[in-house]
Amino acid sequence: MSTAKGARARARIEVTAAIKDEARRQLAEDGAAKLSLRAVARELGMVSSALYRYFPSRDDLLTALIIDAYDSLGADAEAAHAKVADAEPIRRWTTVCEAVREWALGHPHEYALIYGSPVPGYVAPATTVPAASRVGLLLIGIVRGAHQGAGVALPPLPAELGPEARRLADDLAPDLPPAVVTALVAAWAQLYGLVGFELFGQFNRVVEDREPFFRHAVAQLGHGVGLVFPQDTGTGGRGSRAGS
Amino acid sequence: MSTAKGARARARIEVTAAIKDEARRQLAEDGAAKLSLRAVARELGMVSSALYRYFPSRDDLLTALIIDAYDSLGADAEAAHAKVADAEPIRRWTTVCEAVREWALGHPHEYALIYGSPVPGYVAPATTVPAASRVGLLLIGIVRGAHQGAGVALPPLPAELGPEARRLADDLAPDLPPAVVTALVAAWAQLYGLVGFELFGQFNRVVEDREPFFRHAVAQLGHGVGLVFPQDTGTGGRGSRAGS
DNA sequence: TCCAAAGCAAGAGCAGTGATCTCGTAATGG
DNA sequence: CCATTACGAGATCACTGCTCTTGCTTTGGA
Repeated sequence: MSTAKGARARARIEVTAAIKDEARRQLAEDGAAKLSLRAVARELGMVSSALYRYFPSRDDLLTALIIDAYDSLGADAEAAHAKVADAEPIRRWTTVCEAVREWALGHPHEYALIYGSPVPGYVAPATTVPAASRVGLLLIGIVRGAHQGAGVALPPLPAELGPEARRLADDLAPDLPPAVVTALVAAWAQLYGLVGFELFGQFNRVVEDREPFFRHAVAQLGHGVGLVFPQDTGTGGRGSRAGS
Repeated sequence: MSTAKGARARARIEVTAAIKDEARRQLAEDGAAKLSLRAVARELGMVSSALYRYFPSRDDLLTALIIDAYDSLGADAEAAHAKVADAEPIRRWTTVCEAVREWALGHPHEYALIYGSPVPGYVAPATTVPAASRVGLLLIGIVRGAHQGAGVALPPLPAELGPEARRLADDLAPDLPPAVVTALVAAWAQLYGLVGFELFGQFNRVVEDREPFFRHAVAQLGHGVGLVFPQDTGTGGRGSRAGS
């Protein structure tokens, strides 16, 4: 009674949290497709219709879980990055990439929820954008730090890509060269290609020892955005591509 | 009389095809999650239970659609490649990549079926492997052709990746250097990262002019596996060896 | 030619789903 | 103190995948 907001309001957020917890539990067990409002309600000792007082539809419950998943991934990535915040940019880059992979391996169904096939007819509301951006912002920050002083030259962009590259740079990191921002966006997508292929079974019976494979692949990705290993800096370029 | 197999067998394959066609139609409209056996049967003027004579379960119908999708994608990619079979390897590489993207944009739900989140509890039977491998084999062939004569040097692999790289090379292309095969597998996954991000909406409000962006990204991917432009047109050579 | 065996569609039925509506009860706050 | 509001229960609707039984039709061997 003495609580300012009243028992009702408190019960509401408690029940809301309980619903999300149970839904997340079922999600981790059977995946999003088998998430059942009735099963959640049953497990919580309520009747299915009562759930609609908290989430207007199954899709709204999914949206809540999506935001939580993005935030969980973002928090993990940020925490991993914080531990190596003073290291070389390439080290920070690979650390964040590996954190993404580890979170994905630990939360496969939640990963599928946010980076897998979208539910047909479902469009992610704008509410998800901030949470969804956290990893991307982290990567941008790393690359920005690396290019702060000595910029590493990237191959020139084809002319047809010029306008789009400038638009990307304007939107995401006006202080970085368009070629770098373009490479960064591509690397961002490619990172999730690597993670997704491993998680969704495309690497089964193909790649066995996945950790070093992933580590090397994301290091190459880092090179593609201009990050270099400290010992690699000999010639000022990255160690060689098409080799001569 | 003339029909050796009898009317019954013929009717069976006809009905089977009709079911798959209608299922594919519904797939393209509402996505895999909303594919309903009853709706397919209704549309075909039969009763739902009759469908089980042709596909023992909904998942088996999905499996059939998955194999068809892999084959459709593979056929498109192979056809696109055949048109430039005599061109430079890098040109063939980007052509195949663009064919993959175009097929995906044209068949978003089928793409989601084969490269999106797997259906929980559903494991793709080994039957899908040959169809699923077609694009990969195409890419391997292109890289093999490019390395036939003059091998292009890639950066050395880290020691920890050595065994896995050798295993990959043994399994996929024993005639290619392990570093190349490793880069190829990574590029393969990364290609689908690019396509998936565009298709699943991750590029919305980020990348606007996606075709040149994609073209450039897969060209870079090609460089990563050792393919080079004969001589760069227009804006002058890629600055790779320049690097300064 | 005949007839048992097999293939097949229909229909009823089961257990489950998301969603909606009504109705009595309990907390809330002016 | 009492009208308003929030809430949970229950019934109900239109669906879903799937199973089983019941007849009809085609098939292929004797």
